Amino acid sequence: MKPAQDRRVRRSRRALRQALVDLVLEKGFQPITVEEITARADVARATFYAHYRDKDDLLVGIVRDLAEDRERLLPAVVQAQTRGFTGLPVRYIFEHAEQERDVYRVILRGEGDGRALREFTAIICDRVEQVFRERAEEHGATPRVPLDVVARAWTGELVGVLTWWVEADTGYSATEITTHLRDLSVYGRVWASGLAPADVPGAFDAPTAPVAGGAGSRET
Amino acid sequence: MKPAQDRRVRRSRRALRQALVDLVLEKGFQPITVEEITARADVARATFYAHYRDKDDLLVGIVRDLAEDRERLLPAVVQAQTRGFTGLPVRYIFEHAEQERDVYRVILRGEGDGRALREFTAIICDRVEQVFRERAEEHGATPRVPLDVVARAWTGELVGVLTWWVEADTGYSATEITTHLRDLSVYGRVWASGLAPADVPGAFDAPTAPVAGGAGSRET
DNA sequence: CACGTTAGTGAACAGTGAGTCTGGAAACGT
DNA sequence: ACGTTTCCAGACTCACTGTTCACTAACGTG
Repeated sequence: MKPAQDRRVRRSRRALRQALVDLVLEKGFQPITVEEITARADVARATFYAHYRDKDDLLVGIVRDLAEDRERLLPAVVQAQTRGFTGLPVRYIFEHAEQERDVYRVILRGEGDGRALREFTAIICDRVEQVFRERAEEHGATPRVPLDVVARAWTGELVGVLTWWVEADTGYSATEITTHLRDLSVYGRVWASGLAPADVPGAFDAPTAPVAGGAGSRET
Repeated sequence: MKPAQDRRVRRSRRALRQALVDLVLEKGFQPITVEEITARADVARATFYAHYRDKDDLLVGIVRDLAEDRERLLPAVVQAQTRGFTGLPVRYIFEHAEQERDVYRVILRGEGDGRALREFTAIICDRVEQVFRERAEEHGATPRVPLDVVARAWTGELVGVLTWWVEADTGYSATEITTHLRDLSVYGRVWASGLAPADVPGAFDAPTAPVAGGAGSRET
């Protein structure tokens, strides 16, 4: 399903996808009918079924398109920038989300049956964990918190902030948000909120020992 | 809609909610019909519409029930435990999720039209931000990262990890997960993964500048 | 425990959207 | 200019939705 040489096919699919994105932003995914989509796309209803099984199938197609687009442009960006504080080009993701804001909104809202969002999250989480492992190995570091937990946490943070950022008018630029996330990553939430560890109940203990029972505690 | 004195009402609603949860875990939300729900609940179809507008309405009802339940039991827990490292009884949330695992799964999967999950997230996020503000004020601290960003990030982290935890068999207990999240909060992700700040591109600047001046902007 | 009230029942109803199928017209790549 | 592929318009079945109604059963209360 990649070449799609015929111009008519390209036209029809593009129109249908755009129509769905528009409609979702207008009224949410669920109440949309196939007929509405085809009407908006100016395409016969029978044509829809020639390309997609149903609404959800169309949505999944959109997610894949987006991921493809992101991956396609990525190598060039990675050349130009450093790989970033977690090894993922975080700022690039925010910039991409800025460009394709409508599509990101549709996905991050969890429209449809939720598959789209789950797939999106999974793509990010897998890469994050992989990068954390590589980097830990590279520096011979012993994780103090299991890396699967770290990866999930960081993915949740990224997706959560991204969702909020594309949805609300936060007033922060992509660069600002990225900087904040970097600070949170490196220095922790307590520092970020302006407190000292001693201000926080439960934080009196020295940092817990490394998971695998390695080196002792470090300065905070 | 809170007292529901009549026993018949309680019975019907409980049966319907339980039926929906079961069915969602079996086959996902979308393909479920109202008739299936009522059949499973052993209730007439007309009765369903006497209580709920549609499937989604029923799902939202479940979310509210859950939040109510959580809040109801909370005060007792707060007496017994410290308020936790972010002011929210994080461990209690994980314990509650352990008890009500099925319901948490249904919600966190983002089933339905997504309202359920959005509402769940919103409830948490509001409280988190409120707590952060209170605590900052209490200690006269100046946030180094805007508190709305911190709140979103922490909520995303919590919800992300919670989702993973109730879904997969992670092998971590509620207490362990809570400890890890505390460490991440207090000491940051870089420390948690066993690295030193100097190992991480973009983390060379000392963390000094408060929000107003913008933290040192560095490439990511 | 008998009362009036309220909820549940089962069946029927019209309406809507899903998904499939047709033959003929139009656009395509070569 | 040609054979092939896609698009179109409409018709059709079917399943599910959401509402209604008269009847019956269960309820809380005094």
